[in-house]
Amino acid sequence: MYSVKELSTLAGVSVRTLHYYDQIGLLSPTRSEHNGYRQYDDAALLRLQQILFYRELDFKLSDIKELLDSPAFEQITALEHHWDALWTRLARIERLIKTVEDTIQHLKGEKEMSKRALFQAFSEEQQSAYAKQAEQQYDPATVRESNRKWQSYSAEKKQAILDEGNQVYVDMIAAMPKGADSPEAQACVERWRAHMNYFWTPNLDQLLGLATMYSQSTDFKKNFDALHPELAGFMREAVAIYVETLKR
Amino acid sequence: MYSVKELSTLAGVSVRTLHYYDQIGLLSPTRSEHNGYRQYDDAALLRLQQILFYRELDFKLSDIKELLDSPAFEQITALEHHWDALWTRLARIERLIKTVEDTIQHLKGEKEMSKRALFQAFSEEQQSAYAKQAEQQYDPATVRESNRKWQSYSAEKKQAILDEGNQVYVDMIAAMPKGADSPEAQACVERWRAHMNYFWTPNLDQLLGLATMYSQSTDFKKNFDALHPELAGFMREAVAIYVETLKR
DNA sequence: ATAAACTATGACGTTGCGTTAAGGTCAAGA
DNA sequence: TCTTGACCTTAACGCAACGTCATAGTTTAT
Repeated sequence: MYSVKELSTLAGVSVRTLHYYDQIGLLSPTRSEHNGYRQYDDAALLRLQQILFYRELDFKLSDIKELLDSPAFEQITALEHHWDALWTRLARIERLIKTVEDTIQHLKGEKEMSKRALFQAFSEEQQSAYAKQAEQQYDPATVRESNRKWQSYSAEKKQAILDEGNQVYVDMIAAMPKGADSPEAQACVERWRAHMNYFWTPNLDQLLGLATMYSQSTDFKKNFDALHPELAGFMREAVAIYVETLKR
Repeated sequence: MYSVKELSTLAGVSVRTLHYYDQIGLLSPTRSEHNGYRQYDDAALLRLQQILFYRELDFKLSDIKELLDSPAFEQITALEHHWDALWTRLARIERLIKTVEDTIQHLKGEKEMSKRALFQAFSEEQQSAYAKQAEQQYDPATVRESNRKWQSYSAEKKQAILDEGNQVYVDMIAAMPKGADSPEAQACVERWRAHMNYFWTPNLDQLLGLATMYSQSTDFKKNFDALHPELAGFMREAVAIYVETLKR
């Protein structure tokens, strides 16, 4: 049996935290008959460590509470949702970094380009790593199928499909001021998803992977940049939100 | 002159938000003599848009308040600090994503290995591309200098230096449970930085770039993974924190 | 016995608003 | 003119996850 102080030093959290976890019913110790002091046993210690693990992963305490009282397969589902959410946050922060860089550049009036070029390289290196992760989600079989499907179309049909796609992108640009989570942008994502069916039928994870690839692979990105320099990043964010909301 | 409602729809924020900004002195409108209603002019609209821009970048409102009342060069400095902070957050989220992935795999009982092995080919194919990008990050002059410096050492000296480096990494692993911002980890970063002087003398940004490269380039990362599978990511996070604290 | 160290509960502060609530003001229609 | 409804005001609680006193009882060491 540990007292609050003992457990707190053991686990590296504050006494107040333990009080709070008791208060919200996340970690409820037994009480001493005699003086009402909290008493934690080894099971409590174990539970606390699980709590701290999920807390480190930025789970909300209320979610942790549910999690720990549910079977293992639900924990997996929760983790997968969390994975989506983290990617959404990642996409957002990436975009912020770029915007900050652009703004600094703007304020500095294009000075010190050499130094800038160096930073550019950093972020590109960064990007390729993400692209790799995105690609990991693809089954090579699907990719091959994608090509087959595409090549079965006639030249005119191909052109028509591409035009349709471009229309989606143009509308997406129009939706940019409204934000990636706006109904307009989300509707564009919906249309984009339908459009993708000409090539193959991606599931939600693959959809996110695709948007990621578009925004990261220099090959793809070139085309997007021609339409609008921030379209690719915006699309990825919008798709991330789309996927996250659809998944739950 | 706009009323609260008008400005709120114009800028796409809630009335409550405008009330709040008035309350904390971030955006103070004039008041009607007659009935005390808030009246915003065009200057207020402009200021609001600047506020929203920085808010989008996750600046705290108190910081925005200072920012908007300070000269342009201070805004640049603030943006640069924010840039560092965003990278820190990015590194953290990346690590979380990895941990979540590992945990899912663990819970699933390691079933995914075949798929993973499948993609091994992909990453090896891309290795050369990474290597190229990694080189591009550095000023060729620095790289050459680095080589000159390194090759001027004797064989024993080289070995001693490498051993010293490994010792830093081992200590870094020991510091991992304490967190990337712990004094232990930060001390390791300090030692690592000193160690790097055997090769070249990176400035703070280059230091961060180096850690990033170590964690992303498969070439480098292989070596780190051999010591500990999360060392590279941990190091990058620790270095990001190190750089951020030193810079301000 | 007394001080130091520990325990308890309660309550306010933090950030950026959302959300009622209770009540004034103003223009328009019956 | 009276009423309705849309707008305006301030005040105050709620949210997440605790940190930080404040006040008071308990245990332990000397």
